[in-house]
Amino acid sequence: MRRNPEHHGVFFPIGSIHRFPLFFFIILIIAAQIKQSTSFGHLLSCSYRQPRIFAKNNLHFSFVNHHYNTIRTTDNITQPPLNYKKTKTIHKPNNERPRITISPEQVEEQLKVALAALQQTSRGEDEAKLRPFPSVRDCNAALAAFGDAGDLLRALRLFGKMRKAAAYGGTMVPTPTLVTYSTLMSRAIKFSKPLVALRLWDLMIQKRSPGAIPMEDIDVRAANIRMNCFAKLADVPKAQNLLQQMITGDGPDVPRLPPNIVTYNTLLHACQRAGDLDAALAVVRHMHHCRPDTRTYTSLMATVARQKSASAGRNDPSLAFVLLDEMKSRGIRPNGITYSALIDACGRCRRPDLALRGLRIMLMQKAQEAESLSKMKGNQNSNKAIYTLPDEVGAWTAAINACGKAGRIQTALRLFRAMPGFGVMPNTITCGSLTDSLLRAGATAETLDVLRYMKKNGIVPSEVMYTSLMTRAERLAKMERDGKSFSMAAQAHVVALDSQPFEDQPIGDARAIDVYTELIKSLVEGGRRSKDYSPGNNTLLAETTTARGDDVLVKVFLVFQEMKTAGTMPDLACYNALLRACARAGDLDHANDVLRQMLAADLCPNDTSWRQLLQAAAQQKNSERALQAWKQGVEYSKERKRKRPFKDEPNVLTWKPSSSSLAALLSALLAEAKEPSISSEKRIALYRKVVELYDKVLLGDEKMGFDRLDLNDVLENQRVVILFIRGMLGLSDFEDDPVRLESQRLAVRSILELECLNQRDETYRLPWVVRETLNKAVAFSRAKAPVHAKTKEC
DNA sequence: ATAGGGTTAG
Repeated sequence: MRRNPEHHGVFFPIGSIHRFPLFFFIILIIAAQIKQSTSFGHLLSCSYRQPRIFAKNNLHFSFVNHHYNTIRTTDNITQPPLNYKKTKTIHKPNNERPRITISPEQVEEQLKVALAALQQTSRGEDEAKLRPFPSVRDCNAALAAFGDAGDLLRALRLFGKMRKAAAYGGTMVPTPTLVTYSTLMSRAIKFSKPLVALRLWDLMIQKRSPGAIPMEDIDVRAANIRMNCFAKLADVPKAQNLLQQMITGDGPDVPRLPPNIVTYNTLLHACQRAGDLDAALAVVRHMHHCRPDTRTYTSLMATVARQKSASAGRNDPSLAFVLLDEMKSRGIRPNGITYSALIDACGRCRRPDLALRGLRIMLMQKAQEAESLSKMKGNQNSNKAIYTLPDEVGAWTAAINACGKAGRIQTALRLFRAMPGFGVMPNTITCGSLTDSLLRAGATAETLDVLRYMKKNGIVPSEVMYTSLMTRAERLAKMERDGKSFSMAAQAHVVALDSQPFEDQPIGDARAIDVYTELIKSLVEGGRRSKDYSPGNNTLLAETTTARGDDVLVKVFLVFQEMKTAGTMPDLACYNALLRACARAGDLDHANDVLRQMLAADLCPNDTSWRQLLQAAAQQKNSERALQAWKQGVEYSKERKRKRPFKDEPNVLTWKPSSSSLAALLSALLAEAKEPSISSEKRIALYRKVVELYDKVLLGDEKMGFDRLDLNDVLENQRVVILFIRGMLGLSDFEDDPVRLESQRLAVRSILELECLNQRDETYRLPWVVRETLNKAVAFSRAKAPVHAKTKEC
């Protein structure tokens, strides 16, 4: 696709993209960036504990390497072949008559009719009514088609009919085959429903179920699909167990199936999802007969530095660079995704300098390959297209993200503007990552630029971006309230450029993006010129201006509304962002409304969702509704349990409240208790409730769902513990009974001994309020006489 | 042309 040269005026001010000097110029820029960084030398001097994890395998693979097709460049560096495209077995156009294609819908209809007819005849009706069934192949193709379209339910319904038909038996019936199950399971995984895939597996091997597959018929591909389920679930033990079963053949799930490179790569993917580098390295050590490929190394690199704590090398991306060198030396060619994983590992370690180093290495590889390619082609210089690696955009995106999230937004922007000059166009993720970084840094003018770029290039914002916009919108408003205002001059400039009429633009996504533009603009200007929209331009905005102009919540809802209008399905994170906005505003009614919408959309609220409800109540200082929300959360899961059998329930079937959620509940109670307007009876009742909850938490009270709390987690949560202490201290002020007072004293004393209150950390000082509470608590716990006098003394 | 694996934004 050709790009409009006009764009360069806004986004690529450096110049025309096809000129070679630009290429050079960018390299210089990036080189300068890297040189600037003081910590650059660190990597070279640093060697990882296991610098050559493949050492054992190298001996073996030297034979393989011998046959590996390589190109020698002038630099005497071994290069992999440039024609990287998978050599696929090409089916020669056979002489047989072409099969008549039948659409998935037709298959569906034909199967329905044939099944109905079969059911009728089996009840003793006329056999002449029988209709022909579609072939298994056609059914499988239809399943694949529905699955690819994301309509899993439709595919599953079709599959159900196949099973029903199979129950009647007969040769003309499309009985599910291994391919049927494989097709369905792969589609379920593709749409992140690994649990559905696993249930299909159970159905597949269930004896006496119609269309079951005998265990010995299961092949490596099917086993790999099962492995992929565990990968998506980040379940390393189960994945390892499956591998073991495949090797030994004595397990309950699969027959003996020699694992292949796909099996190992999928297992490595499981390790990546779990962030378990040690497990990943162990897998590689046990890959005997399989030569690792690009994907092997890519997964490994993506596992580096995923966990924040634990053993050595965890916060250090150097292993990823070691792996890169190693794969190159073995003639395995890194691609854009490999570099993306490498660069992202640097980003995770907060090392934008190393991320840029990774990008530069990629550019060097690119230049080398381009050169050898042009030499191969000889003097055919007509090819104007810029040479790129496959999937290069991911590497740029990761680099932009690494810089942006580290606060180096100027560098991030420079990379963004430079990429087209390297023949790589930004995508939704590139733009979404960048705008999130920009908004985080308060750079609204630049954000608008990116939004305009997206509009011009037809890049549709994803649900991730909407969530980011909603989340950041609040932060921007907060910054505005705090007086950390943005450069209004810059704003005026951009806004002037952008004020084109809507009328002559196509309706659809392009129009939607204008609203976001206006939205951000209105956020920045919010409060100052609150009712300055011209109603003719946009009815949606005009309607909402009847609300208070500086109402952040309205704006967040507006983004949400716009997202739905644009046809993007909000996901759990979107709803949670919305709930968060409600919580901040203390708008419990809207929060409940959002919750209803979530449930209507068949999304399962998670801990964050429930916590937002609690926090909304806390913000309102409304203990009643906080307790009500808690109970609602605890009881919700019960309804969920017996729902449709083929819906993939999210990871949590029941709400497992986190300690932070408990903190939200407690702070709602204590917030109301502190209200001066309430009666002292009410106050006592509230403090008593907190103390009562403490006991119930310790006992794991089932009615409150406290049995699902992780007690260790609760007692390690400083905030929770402090809140409990506050409740006890509050109650002690009203307590006259010496026996009960003494037991409270005991409780406070035992809490004070908890580790989370006794950390001797020089770098972290407790907030003043916390220290004050602690001082009071210490005084109370030591006091023998009535507390009132003592505390007032202090 | 009916089935398998890698990366990046909230």
